[in-house]
Amino acid sequence: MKNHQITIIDIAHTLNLSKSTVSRALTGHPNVKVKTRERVLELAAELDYQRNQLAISLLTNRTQTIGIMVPEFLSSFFPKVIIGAQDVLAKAGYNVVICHSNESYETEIINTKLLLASRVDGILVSHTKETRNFEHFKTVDRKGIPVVFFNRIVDEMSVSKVAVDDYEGAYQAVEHLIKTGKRRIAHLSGPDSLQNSRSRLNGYRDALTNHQIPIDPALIISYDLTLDKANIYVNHLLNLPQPPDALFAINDPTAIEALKVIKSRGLRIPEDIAIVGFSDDPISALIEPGLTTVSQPVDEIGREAARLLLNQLAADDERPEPELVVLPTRLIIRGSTVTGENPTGFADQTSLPSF
Amino acid sequence: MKNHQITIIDIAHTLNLSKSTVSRALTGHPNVKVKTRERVLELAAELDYQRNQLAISLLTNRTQTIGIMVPEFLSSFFPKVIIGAQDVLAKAGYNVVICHSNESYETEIINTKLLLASRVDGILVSHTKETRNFEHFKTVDRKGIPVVFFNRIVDEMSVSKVAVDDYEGAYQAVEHLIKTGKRRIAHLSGPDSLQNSRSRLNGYRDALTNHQIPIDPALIISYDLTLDKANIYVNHLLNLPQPPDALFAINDPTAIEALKVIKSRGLRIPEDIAIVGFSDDPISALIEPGLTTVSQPVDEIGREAARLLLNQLAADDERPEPELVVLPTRLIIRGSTVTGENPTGFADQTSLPSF
DNA sequence: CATGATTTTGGGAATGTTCCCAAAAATATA
DNA sequence: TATATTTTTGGGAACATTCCCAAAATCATG
Repeated sequence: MKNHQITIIDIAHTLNLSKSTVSRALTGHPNVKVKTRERVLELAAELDYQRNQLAISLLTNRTQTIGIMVPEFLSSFFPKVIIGAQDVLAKAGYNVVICHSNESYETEIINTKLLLASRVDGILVSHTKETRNFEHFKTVDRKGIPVVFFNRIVDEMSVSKVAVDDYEGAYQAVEHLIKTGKRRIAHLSGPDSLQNSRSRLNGYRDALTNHQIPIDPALIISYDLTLDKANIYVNHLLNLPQPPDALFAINDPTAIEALKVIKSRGLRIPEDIAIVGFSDDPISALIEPGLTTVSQPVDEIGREAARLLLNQLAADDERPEPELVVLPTRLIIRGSTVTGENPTGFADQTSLPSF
Repeated sequence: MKNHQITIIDIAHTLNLSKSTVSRALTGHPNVKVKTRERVLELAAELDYQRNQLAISLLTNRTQTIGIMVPEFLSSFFPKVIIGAQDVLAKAGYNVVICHSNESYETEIINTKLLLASRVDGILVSHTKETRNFEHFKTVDRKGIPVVFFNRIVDEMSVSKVAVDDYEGAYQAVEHLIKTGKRRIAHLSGPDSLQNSRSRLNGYRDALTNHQIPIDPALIISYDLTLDKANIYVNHLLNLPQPPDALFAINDPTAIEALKVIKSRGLRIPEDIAIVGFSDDPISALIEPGLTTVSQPVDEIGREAARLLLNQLAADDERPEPELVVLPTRLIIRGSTVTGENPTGFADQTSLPSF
């Protein structure tokens, strides 16, 4: 008696109807007498009846729920992606369950099983930096539940993916530094396990090579994206016998950490050392100097990933062809690489041409 | 046939057992022959069996899932709260579904129904700025599903709540401005619908009154928290015949927007006009000058809210007494109110005494 | 080798809903 | 009024699982 939720049968009993009729009335089935439907709807509203989605999902084997798993939650990137995806999915009648793996491989596996147990209809994933074995995602795929990767994508799985043109973004960033006269350009790279980290490194390399600048391995540091380590590595770079005159960082938080270190050592930005980040975090336009960065269409990444997932769900045939979407990046030039006009990022910088 | 998930019955058939025995083996019931249990577990692992949580939830009427609804997602505040809550809830064996109402009353109602339909065991809420009617939450409460409010709390409902001491935080912030010699202190306040907005306004008022500074209604502007409007109101304040010499903003994004406007008009901060925010957003330590702000224990708000919810869920008796937790705030002094040492926020400022 | 005790297994109900098919009621037609 | 047709309603099965109770199998004891 206590804590009993109103069911279709409760309504049926009080109205002297069968559960079938009540069900029909509530779902809008045509074969119900108008008067009956009214009585049912009225009582349902009065009792605050809420259909039990669990029972329906059990019956139909579809939960109308999508799981989104992200490795972290504190930078603005993933929340924005989630908002974009959620918007598209909600319009298609899907709910969203958000998991965060906290950059932990173990947690990622647990979350995957959880999503599987709660029978989500599909999963959007950006995997952790620790993930090198993708067996848990392959299991999901094998069960016929579509998986779409975004941002951090996986070469070895044949599923839909959304990425930005990391290579091109990095290439343009480094080329920009070269054109401002920099020659010893360091790269604070991400872990080798991340595909986008590798692509950005390749873009960095090729930009240098194509401009006849030798690659100095001492200037390339790959790290695990924890900011305290970034601090250490930046200091290390600055202490080199031949310190760099520019730094291309894997992402904006890293670049901002570098900027703090460099300022605290009394070096001038960009004269002594220029900095470029990646992602155009909102914070990057507010700090001083404004951070030059490679912006990516964050919201659109989420929307596109959701669309690809819906494509997989909508398809009638067994297993539709996976799609790969690569979105463009755009270099945003601010005071951390160029002096003069707009040294702070405070004024909005919508479309400065890369010179 | 296609897309069929492995069930307990599939396992039972292949092993010539009954579903009961398989169920017992999988759930760790003692009355199963060791050999049998081994056979079952082996086959389950081989087939990637995942228990169907839907069926269990339907049976037990408990989903082990908590819904968290927040009004927005882009500032760092709510993601941090969610992480805190999720940590506590996960350790207690609960899953988390995150909804964001996007500051829309309509969306909030839809989300509430959705959470009800998916039979969450409890709900953590920070309501939208539009919400003035709480009937949808009262319905949840009436159904015996515990609701806990955090950050934006509701006086008219007798449920557990977590807040910070908004009054005291605001009082200290304004008192700090007065002690630095400011006299015309403006307040860019939030909408009257939010309890914390009202408390901060009261703190502001009382601080002025207790220091024999008359309250000038022209210096108090209540707005809807959309940043473009903040821009307009700050300009309005600066254009007054007697412009303010300090500004206390309802939150850090508002304060930062104000800071941008003030800097772009060539005024000096804090000499011409000092600024104080609320929340200590990570960005506030990075901008120039660093933003003086009232910090709140964001992570702890989430953890505490989760704990209060677990208290409600754990209780055996009908309806345990609701609890109210008020967490302390702390004034963080940076360059936007004080010149001299540490004018930028770049160095970490852990415990500067308020003088 | 019976008999009783214990361990192990199987069968059915229950959870809340939808859908199909049949039954009943209402309506139309002769 | 009787029959045919349509509209409306009711009764089950199905979904995957757990739990209770009974049945079967195993074991121990005299």
